[in-house]
Amino acid sequence: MDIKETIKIMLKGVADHTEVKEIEEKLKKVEKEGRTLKVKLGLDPSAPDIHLGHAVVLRKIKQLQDLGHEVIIIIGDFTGMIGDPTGKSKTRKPLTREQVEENAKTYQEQIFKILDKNKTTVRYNSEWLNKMNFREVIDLCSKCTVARILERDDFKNRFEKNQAIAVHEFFYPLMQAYDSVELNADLEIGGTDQTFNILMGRNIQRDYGEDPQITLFMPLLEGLDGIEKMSKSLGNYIGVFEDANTMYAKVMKIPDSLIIKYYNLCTDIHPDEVEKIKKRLLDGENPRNVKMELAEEITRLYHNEAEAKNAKEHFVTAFTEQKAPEDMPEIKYEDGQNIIDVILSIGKYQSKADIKRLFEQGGVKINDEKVSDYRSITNIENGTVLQIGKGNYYKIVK
RNA sequence: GGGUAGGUGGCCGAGUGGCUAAAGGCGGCAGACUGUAAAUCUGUUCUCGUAAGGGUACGAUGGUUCGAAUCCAUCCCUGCCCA
Repeated sequence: MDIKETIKIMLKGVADHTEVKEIEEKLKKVEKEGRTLKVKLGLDPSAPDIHLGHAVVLRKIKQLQDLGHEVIIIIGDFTGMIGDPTGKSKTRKPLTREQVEENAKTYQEQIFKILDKNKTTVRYNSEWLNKMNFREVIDLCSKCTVARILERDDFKNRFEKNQAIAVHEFFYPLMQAYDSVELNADLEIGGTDQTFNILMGRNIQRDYGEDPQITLFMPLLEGLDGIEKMSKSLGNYIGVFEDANTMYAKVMKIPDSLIIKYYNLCTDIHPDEVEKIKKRLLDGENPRNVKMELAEEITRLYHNEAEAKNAKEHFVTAFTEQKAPEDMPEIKYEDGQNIIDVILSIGKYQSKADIKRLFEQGGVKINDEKVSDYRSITNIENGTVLQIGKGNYYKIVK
């Protein structure tokens, strides 16, 4: 494959990267050696639900894979037990062995929703990190100064704010860097939040006599709130495993200002097409329409054409027209059962008090009628439509 | 090791014996308005209970007291200064 073309595809949508000249050299070198790039992606198995934020990097990996390069996924099972301090204002709780293993397993299943399983190698970094003896650890530590580690934003902030940093947290970047040494990686990819860790890989590789990896940094994707990075713990995420209706509705919740960014990072729409869409927005088209197309496109990527169409219809009915859609989740009801218990069984609501509040505040409709006194509900007929909050419809089944 | 300041609900932060399930803010949820969103306004925000009321909860464990987030003791954890 032509090097220029490779670089063009490689750099599409990235936030930052190694100088093009160095990338060129790396590609030439690899070609000369008669092989392809060894692409490394490290994943921290602390959040076993892959969402569109993770998918940004995975999509880029997929593109490289399609160009024929070798992809190695590192499951950070060892590092996961320490907890990446990235973006954290506090020392993270380490995961237990069991949690890490469980998460790692789920992770793998999810990754292959995007990546090509046959062209991907999966490794666990405990493979080598577990075996290191203290001498080797000391050796690794000697390659990096405290000042360098403290350069890192999160450490610096915490240090300046007089917040605790435990020594073991310093090891995280070093361990991630050592992964690159172990693999002799040619390219590491990650979000911009991984800048420090990934660049550390270059330094450490050099110290261990390897040719430093080139780097690609993908922009971070803001979540539904439009401000914070998409993350499971903040609850502002769109999971790739969510059902089509939920996915569609969630995309519709993103702020208008993120529409183009989502087109760029979450879809495979050609940049020229994205430009056209941008123009439509500038020309004053209702962002809702554009967002609906976006929602359909994203839903299609993770489900299929038909499901995406259905999701759209579902959305129009449930939200725009405020009517009960055709396909509602069913909930079982037995005569005499308390409605609160029934709703609690959906699992979406916190507690009974929480549900009672919803009733009291007029958030619950039964057959399109607001019911504020849940005690008045004595008998529920088969097929009754229950609406809780905006757009959440359920069908009562006996 | 010595000194000193701290540890409060998802987060920040007030509270120094009863009026405290704990001010205020953020965030979340619901309602109005909308375009689905934002902005704005209103309500709400530990849990069990129809309610009355109960159960948990202010780092941990004991204690003082009719009564403790608040006082005492011991311990754990964190910041800062000194060594």
